[in-house]
Amino acid sequence: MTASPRSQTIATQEVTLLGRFTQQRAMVREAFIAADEAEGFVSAQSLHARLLTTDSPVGLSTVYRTLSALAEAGRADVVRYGHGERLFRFRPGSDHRHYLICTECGVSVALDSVAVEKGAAGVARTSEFTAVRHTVELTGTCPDCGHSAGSSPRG
Amino acid sequence: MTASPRSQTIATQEVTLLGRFTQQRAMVREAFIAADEAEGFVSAQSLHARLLTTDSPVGLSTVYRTLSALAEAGRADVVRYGHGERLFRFRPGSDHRHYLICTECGVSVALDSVAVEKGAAGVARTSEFTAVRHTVELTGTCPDCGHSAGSSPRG
DNA sequence: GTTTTTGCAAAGCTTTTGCAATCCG
DNA sequence: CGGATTGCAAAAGCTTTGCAAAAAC
Repeated sequence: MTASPRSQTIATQEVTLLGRFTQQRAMVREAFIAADEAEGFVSAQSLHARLLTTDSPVGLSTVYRTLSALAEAGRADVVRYGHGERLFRFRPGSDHRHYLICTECGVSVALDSVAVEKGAAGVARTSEFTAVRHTVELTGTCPDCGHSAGSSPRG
Repeated sequence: MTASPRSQTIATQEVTLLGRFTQQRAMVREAFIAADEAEGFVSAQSLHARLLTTDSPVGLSTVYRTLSALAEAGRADVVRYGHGERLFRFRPGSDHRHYLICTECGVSVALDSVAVEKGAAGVARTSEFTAVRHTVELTGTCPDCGHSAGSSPRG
């Protein structure tokens, strides 16, 4: 979980987009990607808690600011969960913008989003709205939780 | 804005679904429908403020509880706005579940949602998720605000 | 008369902000 | 060094809850 020199170099490419390169942002980014691979979406709070267990704790404000900056820069997808909580997920490329989230265990599946995109585009055309941004929040029960309804809740 | 005997009778049909019929729920429902026709989505707070101007003020908690109950009963659509704020809109029938909201003035347009529904259905089939519920939040700039970018912000 | 509902106030939650100390370049 | 960034703590925002009083059935 510690930032190796190599990952720092890689991180510079992306983190610098947000401003200066700092150790904290590198840590947040690394934990963010690790969380992405492990469980998909994470909240700023849980990411902060995760970072507290490392040897380089990062402040909660910094986590919030970094995640928001990443989202604004298009490097993270955001989704709402529960009452006002925001969940973030790292976005490697420029694709993948919609997810399907299991209500039971919280696992998230990235969608090709072609159908969704088409729907939104059609909506924009019909309604004459411009600059249409869409946030599609799909929730359901994943195959595992659906077959045997006794799964571990999301972390 | 006062509940007439007639509207009380009508209201009973729906409000009773939430439990007992009370004057407060009738007031909330009436103001809710009035707001729906006037400006589309409303927040619990603004609805409460609106009710305070009448001769029958209703507590904020009651507004929240009534709106949540209506949403749970399927008589209201919910959408997120800004950071954690929930906006409600009365749903007369069982259709209309998606809206396009203008970022500038807050006006909302109900969508036929056919394309969106199809997209979600396809998503559910492909991913093998079950009980897929989707909340599509589409925002953009409405024709009026798009043509002349000087419109009154939402109330 | 019993049960639900109301309403006020306080707590809850996540997120944002202010400002001095710190770190990057 | 100069300016951006951090972090703590406090504030902000909307929403929920506890409990006595009131209302509905």
